[in-house]
Amino acid sequence: MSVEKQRYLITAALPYANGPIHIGHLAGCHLPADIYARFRRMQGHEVAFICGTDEHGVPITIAARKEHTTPQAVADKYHEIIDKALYQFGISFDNFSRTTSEVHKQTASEFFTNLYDKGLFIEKEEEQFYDAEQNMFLADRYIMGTCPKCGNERAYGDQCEKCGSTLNPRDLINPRSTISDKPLVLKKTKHWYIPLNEYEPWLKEWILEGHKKDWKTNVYGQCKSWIDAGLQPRAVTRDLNWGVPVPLPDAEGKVLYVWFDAPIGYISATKELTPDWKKFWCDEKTHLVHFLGKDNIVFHCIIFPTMLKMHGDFILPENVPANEFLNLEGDKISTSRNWAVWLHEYLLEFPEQQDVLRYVLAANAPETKDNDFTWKDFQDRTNSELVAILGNFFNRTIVLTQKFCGSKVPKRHPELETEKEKNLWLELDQIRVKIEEAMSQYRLREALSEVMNAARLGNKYLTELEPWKKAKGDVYVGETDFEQLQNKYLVENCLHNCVQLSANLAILMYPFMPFTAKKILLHFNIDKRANELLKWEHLGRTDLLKIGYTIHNPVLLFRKIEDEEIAKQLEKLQVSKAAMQAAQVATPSIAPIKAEISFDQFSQLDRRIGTITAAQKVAKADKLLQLTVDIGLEQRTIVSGIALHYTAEEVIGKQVTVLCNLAPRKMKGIESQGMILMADDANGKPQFISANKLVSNGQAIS
RNA sequence: GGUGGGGUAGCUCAGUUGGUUAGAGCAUCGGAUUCAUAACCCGAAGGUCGGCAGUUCAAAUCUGCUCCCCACUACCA
Repeated sequence: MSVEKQRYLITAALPYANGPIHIGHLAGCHLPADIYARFRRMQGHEVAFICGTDEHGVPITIAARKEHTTPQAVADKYHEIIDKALYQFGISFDNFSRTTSEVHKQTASEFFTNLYDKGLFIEKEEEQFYDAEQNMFLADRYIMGTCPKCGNERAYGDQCEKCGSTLNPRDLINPRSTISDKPLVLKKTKHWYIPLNEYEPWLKEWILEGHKKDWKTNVYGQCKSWIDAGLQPRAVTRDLNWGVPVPLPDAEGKVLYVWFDAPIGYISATKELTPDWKKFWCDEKTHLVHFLGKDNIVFHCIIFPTMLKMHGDFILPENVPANEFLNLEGDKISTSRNWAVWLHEYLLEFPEQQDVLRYVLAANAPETKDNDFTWKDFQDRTNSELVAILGNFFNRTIVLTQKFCGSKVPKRHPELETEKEKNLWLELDQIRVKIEEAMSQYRLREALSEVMNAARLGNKYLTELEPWKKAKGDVYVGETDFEQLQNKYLVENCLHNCVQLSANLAILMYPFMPFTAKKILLHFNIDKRANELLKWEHLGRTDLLKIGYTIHNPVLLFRKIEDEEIAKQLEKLQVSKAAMQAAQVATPSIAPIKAEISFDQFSQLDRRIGTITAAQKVAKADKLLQLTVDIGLEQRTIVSGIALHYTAEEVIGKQVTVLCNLAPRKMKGIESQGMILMADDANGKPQFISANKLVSNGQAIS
């Protein structure tokens, strides 16, 4: 049953080194990748399983600033935590590298230079915000200003964290630098772009025609959507001092954009692994597979392959089995809200139980849609599947062997075997085939459920043969010597098969639960031969364990998860939820007092009381309401971004404050003649500002 | 608003090119059993397949409209 030897290059998305790693990463990316890599290795294929931390980019520099340290120190800290956590969960990377390594810097530089020398980039000069005091261009995140929507003085260039608006730096009122706190100026800067649009025809052919059948529907659909919408040139460089420097003479203060250098990290990590790395990256026969979450589909299916294609020396991914997201107890996992199960914490709270989490996450992996992780489900799956079915079968086998066969692998008596034994091994073989098929289609949940079915097979076999009825301790049941001997042989047959099945189970489960697989082999006293035994080709063999071999005394493979443990975890989550809410109430993000203005400037603002007389939703815009406001003198049309919080009906008749002399602005084709003033309540919902008592419309506010 | 993915039993999910009575695991209930971590094994119950309309001898499956969830994206003065 030997398979032709192939070569696999398997990557798992690089975790970003600005925080620890949680069950969402594991379930959606690193665990599936590990299962797949282990499976291919067991089949005898040559595998390079590659990962590392992504350590460049603006968020790490922000984190460094917050913690009063350097970006490198932040990266070092989280690289260590992530590396350790993944290693302890048995994620079997051949190399877990980082994008700040020397090899990577060199590889990424060379990659850029290669494309540059071929003249494949577009060069563009653009105006961007510049901090004159620090002599640097600023990334969106470094720019702060007044949010045009909610008035939050501390909105960032890409987003206002108070109202959640997505922003462009140019949208901000009074943009200033978060570094020097000085106002910013616009200055020209040069950048290099990948003309993704030029590769559209090729992408259409390669993905839309070439991978219609073998890529997952969610991946294919996402790609099609992007390609059909039309691709735009994409900047590969930016003005920043943290990253891989652009290897050009006139590129001082410029680095490669993090999305450009990160996937090249897969190549660098392979280089670090072996001098013979080209056989993985440059040989058409190698199968390149990227594992990742759905947020990364576009990079791995469109942008990175285009880069590889432009370069020309490298192979393209054969498949990109992206997973959806894992939720936690019904809510989105969030690092900043501390709504997560952190791997390093799990390891402390459930020591030696990595396989339990691996099992639960693999069995409930978000393969086709977002899934929910609940502690109740964790408990149920552990207790009723791992403990009751798999662990129980193994335990029954060992206990019975100890009782009736002196803890030694019993002899086999083929002449007394029946259809039962034949079917047992036949069904195991069918399971083997099902797992192979499921794995090759990246249906890991299905494969894992077949592993469990194999254990069910064992339980059923034991129940049907009932060896405990044929023997009491050392004494075999029977009226005559012949009957006793026959019962002895039947018991030995039964347990021989159970013991051999257990060894086969170790092989089957190894990709999913490597620790338990080895634990089983340890019981069988063959830890030294473990790696030799854990090969896919051995599946179905009934002589994996030698007759007469001593088996260790029973030890449980899994233990039950008690209600209290689950309650404790739920409580912990409640605490973090409460802490988040408390933090929000206690310190609502109150903007600092703005710079002083003169009375003159103040009196320039024309603020009046008005009443909303009509309202309707703006077509083709989720957040916009078109309001008609009576400001005494006239009816004004004002477009306001409050549709997520208010319906048109409930807003009519409200008395509000209007800023009347703000320059008009068109939105979705409607001219907005002013601004409704609002303040957020504790829940972040904007509230209208009005007088205690009704005031006549048009009354000025002074 | 646009695009993509999803909506099937209490829960987590399968359902191949439309074809008998829509499947599995868990949970529930009943039976059998006692080697085993009250576990295993056998069986039952449980579904207008998000909704409406259409095509067809026949629709979970194909078409149109519509509602809900997720992601990307637009709108935010």
